[in-house]
This record gives sequence, C-alpha cells and structure tokens, in this order.
Amino acid sequence: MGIKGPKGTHDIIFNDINKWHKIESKLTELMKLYDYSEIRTPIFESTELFLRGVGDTTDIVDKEMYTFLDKGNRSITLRPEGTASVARAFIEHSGYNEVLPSKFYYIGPMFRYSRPQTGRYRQFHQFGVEVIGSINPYLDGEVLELMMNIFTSLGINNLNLEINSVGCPVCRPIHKENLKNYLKNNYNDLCPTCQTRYEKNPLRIFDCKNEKCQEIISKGPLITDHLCNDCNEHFDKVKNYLNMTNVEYTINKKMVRGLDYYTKTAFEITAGREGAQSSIGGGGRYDGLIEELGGPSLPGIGFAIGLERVVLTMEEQGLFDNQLKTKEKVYVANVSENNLDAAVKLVSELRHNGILAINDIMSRKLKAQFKYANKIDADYVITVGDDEIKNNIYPLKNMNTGEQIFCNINELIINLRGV
RNA sequence: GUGGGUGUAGUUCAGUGGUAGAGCGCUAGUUUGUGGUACUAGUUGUCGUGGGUUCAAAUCCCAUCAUCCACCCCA
Repeated sequence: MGIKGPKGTHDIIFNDINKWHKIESKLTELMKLYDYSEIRTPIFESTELFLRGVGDTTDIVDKEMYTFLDKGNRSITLRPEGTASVARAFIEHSGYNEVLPSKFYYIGPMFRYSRPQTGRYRQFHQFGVEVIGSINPYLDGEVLELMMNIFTSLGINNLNLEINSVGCPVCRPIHKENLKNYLKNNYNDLCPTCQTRYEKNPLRIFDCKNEKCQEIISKGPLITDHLCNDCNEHFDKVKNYLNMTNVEYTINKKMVRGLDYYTKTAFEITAGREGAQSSIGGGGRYDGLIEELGGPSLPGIGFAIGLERVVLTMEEQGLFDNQLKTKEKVYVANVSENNLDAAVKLVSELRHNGILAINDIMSRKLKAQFKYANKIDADYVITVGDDEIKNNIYPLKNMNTGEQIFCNINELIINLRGV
C-alpha cells in the first residue's frame, strides 16, 4: 500500500480545499472589519512555554504533547494551542511598548497526541483571536460577539454559547478551599480521577461525567455564587454587552475549562452535533498569563475555534452545496495535433487578458476534449483548427446553453473579459 | 490511556473453505471537426501484514499494523 500519512493526520485535497478556502476567506474578511492583525508564530516552541503557559496539571500538557529533543538537546514541543505562543511573541517583541490593546488573530496547525476519532486529529487546525492589554468587560463582549459573528456568517445553525465566570486570584482560591472542604466528606465516593483532581485541581470535578461525582458536585458550592465584587461586576457587564448586541447565550455555572490560565470570563460553543466533539470553539480571559510568562502584568482574552469541526458541522448542515465558482472557465480545443501550437498561443493570450483558460495536455481527440471540458465544468469552449487560423474566425461555444457564436481573437477577448 | 467495530480495484462494497467480483469512477470506441444521455470495450488487486490450521484460506485461528467509533480530554 506504500507510505501513508501518519496516524491522526489528514490531507486536505481535491474538492475539500474549496471548503477550507471558503471558511478562510470569510475569516480574514471579518478580521478586517474588527481590525485584528494576523500573527504567525512557529509551530514548535520550547517545551517550557507550554508547561508554564498552559499549565502542568492540564491533560494537554500532561499526556498530549508532541515533545522531543532537537539535535542541540533542547526540549521542543509542537504547539498544542495558540495562546501561549502569541503571549510569548508579544512579550518577546515588547508589544507592551506599542499601542494597546494588541489585537491578533492566527490560523494554523496545532498538535495533540491523542487517539483520533471524528472531529479529532493529532494535527488539526485552529483559528484564534487574542487581545492583550485591556481589562474592560466590553472587550469580552466584543470578542464573544466576534466569535458568534464568525459562525453565523458562515451560515452555521443550532449555535449554543455557554458562558461562565471562573473567578480571579482573589476569589478563586477561597472558592477552591470551600469546595475542598465540602468534598472532604465525600472523598471516598469520588471516582479515582476525581480523587486526584481533588488534590491538583478540584474545579475540574465539575467536568466529570461520572453520575456519582455529578451528584456530589451538584450540591457543592459554585464559583459563580461566590465571586468577588470585581468579578461579579465584570460578568454583569459582559452579559450586558451580549444583550445589547443580540448575542444569545446561556450561563453554565458548572463550566470550568481545561486550561489553567483562564480567569473571569470563560466560554464554550457547540453547534448542534450530537454527543462527541460537539464543541467547535472556546476561550476565555487570561489576566495572569502575560505576567506568568515573564511579561508585565497585562490582561488578555481570546478564543480558538477548531476548523475541522467547523468543516464537519458545515457539511452536516449542508452549507457547502452551492459553491459559487469565482471565475468562468474557458477551454481551448485543438482539432488536431497540428493546431496545438495555435491553441497554446491563444490560451496564453487569453490568460494575459485576465481570462481563465486551459488547453489539452493529454493529446485527446476533439470529441474527448469536449468531454473533458464538460467534466471540468468549463463554461466556454473555443475550437482551433486550420480554417479558424486561416480566417481568424473562431467558434465560441457556451457549454451551459449549447449556443455557439463566431468571432475573431479580439472579439473573443472582449466577449470573455466581461464574464 | 480504556473499550468496541472494520481492513478485498481509484472509491463504495459483495464474496463465510474450492478459478478474484459488482456498481460508481477513470480511459478509449460507437467512421467524416463539438460535451452532458445511451451502448460497447478496457483499466487497476501481493483480498492490510506476518504466522498457524487444512489437500485447499479473502473466508477459520493467533499476532501485528492501520482505520473508524465511543470513553477520557478538548477545538
């Protein structure tokens, strides 16, 4: 069978690339409207960046990183997410000395070592946005509204935005202690993973699917009910922004997110897919991250969306069906091998006049060339033969209507330029 | 990392112990320089890989790899 792509990777090839182009062009179009600029960071970084940035109690760092030593014995990791790299680049290039806030977007491959399944790959692609330098809750609102605008602009239905506040360094430690005190009595009834969570990161017990754990945790204290004044006000203003801009959302008081750096606003979005991998985007505020990575104390917020999942969702919702062709296609057929040179010259001339034109490169007979033109969805066929060359009169056939008109080369160009 | 399903032509799959198959696709042809339909012909396989059982294995058994699905986690 020859060599196959490594486990968990996939090729975007043939018709599929058009789906990606459609999404990507919509993304860049929207980024211009919101005035975000692209940032391109390396796909590998020092392992330490993710240990400190993402957090070493997270599953991503714990068991999903592609880490290796390079030839200089440096520990390198293929990026599992984008935020840490953006933060690192921002600090490294003293973004804090530039006008704030910094508004970035990125798009590119991410890498996580886990068992592949629907909507999940080892190399997958994320689009993400990061804004650094503003603590204003209306920024949270803007970022959320932007994310929803992306999905709705792509035509995606059944969107469900869930938001929550996970507190800040003032209120979260207190809540953590409360939670631990509450859970102490039920410790033995927790599942084994939650028992370790109890020690390392008790908030994540909210994520457990185990019924018993859910029953226990559902009676426990919720962070949202014990936020400090600052966090409470912040959360209220975020909700206000969403209400003003008609963004629908639900509050999920149990949502905690898998990355350690989140503070205050956290959110996640699904798009109606049943069960597995329904999440197509998520993010939150990370007010401590820049400082944690050695920069000044600057707040930040961002989100990432999983492009494979967007493609999947759009396929399921039938959003790729009537893709508009961007350009009309002209096929120049040659009656015999003798006319090939003339066809090539004509094609070249058409192309230099901004017309999409192609000619036979498979030595097909005339009839087969027409079949081919049909298969590749050509809109027009020009036939080049001895008589045409001699008289400078070429048949121009409209492949959709079947009509054929005759004109000279200049008229061909004039006719085709307009289409 | 845990559990389950599936590996046969480019693709979707049939074949359950006895000569390797079908649809779709692709290529060509159906006389003279014009496509979509129809008809005809052709095309690609170490039946995932390695071992075992058997006179005989695509078929049964074991292993392995790949892939898909679910859990975990996330996008």
